[in-house]
Amino acid sequence: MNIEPNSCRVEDALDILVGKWKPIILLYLLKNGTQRFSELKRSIPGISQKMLTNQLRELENEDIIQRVVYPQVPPKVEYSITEYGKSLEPILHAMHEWGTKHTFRKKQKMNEWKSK
Amino acid sequence: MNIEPNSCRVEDALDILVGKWKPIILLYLLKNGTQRFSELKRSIPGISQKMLTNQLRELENEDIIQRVVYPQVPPKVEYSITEYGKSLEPILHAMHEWGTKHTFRKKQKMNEWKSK
DNA sequence: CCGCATCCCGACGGATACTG
DNA sequence: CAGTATCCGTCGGGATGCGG
Repeated sequence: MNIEPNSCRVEDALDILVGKWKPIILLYLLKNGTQRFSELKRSIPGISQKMLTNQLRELENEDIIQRVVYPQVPPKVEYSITEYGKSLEPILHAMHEWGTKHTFRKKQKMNEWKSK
Repeated sequence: MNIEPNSCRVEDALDILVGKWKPIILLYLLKNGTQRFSELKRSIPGISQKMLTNQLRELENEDIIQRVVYPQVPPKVEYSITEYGKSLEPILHAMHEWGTKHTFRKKQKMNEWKSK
C-alpha cells in the first residue's frame, strides 16, 4: 500500500458515493444514459420523490451529474452523467467486483455455520 | 458500464468502508502492518477511545481485520489486516486516486470563482 | 411531471467518566 | 493499556401533504 494515510484523499470519493441511493442512480445513468426524473423513479423501486430529488441535487452540486430542465407543460427534466462523473466508474466497478465476491463469501460462511 | 444496476453489489463494499474512521484505520494497517491499539490511537488524531474500539469491532466483524489479545498485564492487543481485508486495497486505491484529482478540481473551481 | 415543506425517528458519533 | 457505560446532539432519510 503506497497511500500515505496522512494525505489520504479516500474520503473525498467516499463522501460523494455515500447516500442510500447514489450508487444505484449513478449506475442507471452510466448504463442507460440520459434519464428523466420519472424514469429514474420507476427504475428504482422503493425510492421516494423526496429522496430522489435530494440525492440528485447532491450529485449535481458535485458536478457528477447534469440537470437539464425543459421549460414546458408538463415539466420535463433530464439527468445525465457528466464527463467528470464518468471518472467515478472505476471506483464503482471495483466496489461491484468486490461486492460480488463478498456476497459469495457471506454465503460460504452461512453454509459453514449451517453445517455445524 | 457493464454493471447491471439491479444486481448491483456496490453497496456491499460501501457498507464496510463507511464509517468516519474506517478508511484511515485500514490505510494505517495496510501501510504499517500489525498495530497496537495505542499506536492506532496515537496515529489518528481526533479519534476517541470509544470510536476507535467501535470501528475496530465493526471491521473485525466483517473479517477485514484481526484482533489478537495477549493475556498479560498491562494488556496488549494487536490489530492487523486479514488476507480478505487486503482485497479492499484496490478500492481504497481507486478512491484515493480519484480524491487526489478531485481535490485539484475543487481548487480549480475555487480559483475560477475567485477570479470573477 | 417535478419538486418543496414539514414532521418525525433511529442511527451515528462526540464527550465524559469508570474498570480490570 | 485497552477497553465499557452513559448521556446527548446531529443528521440522514422515511411519510405525508402542498404547489407550479
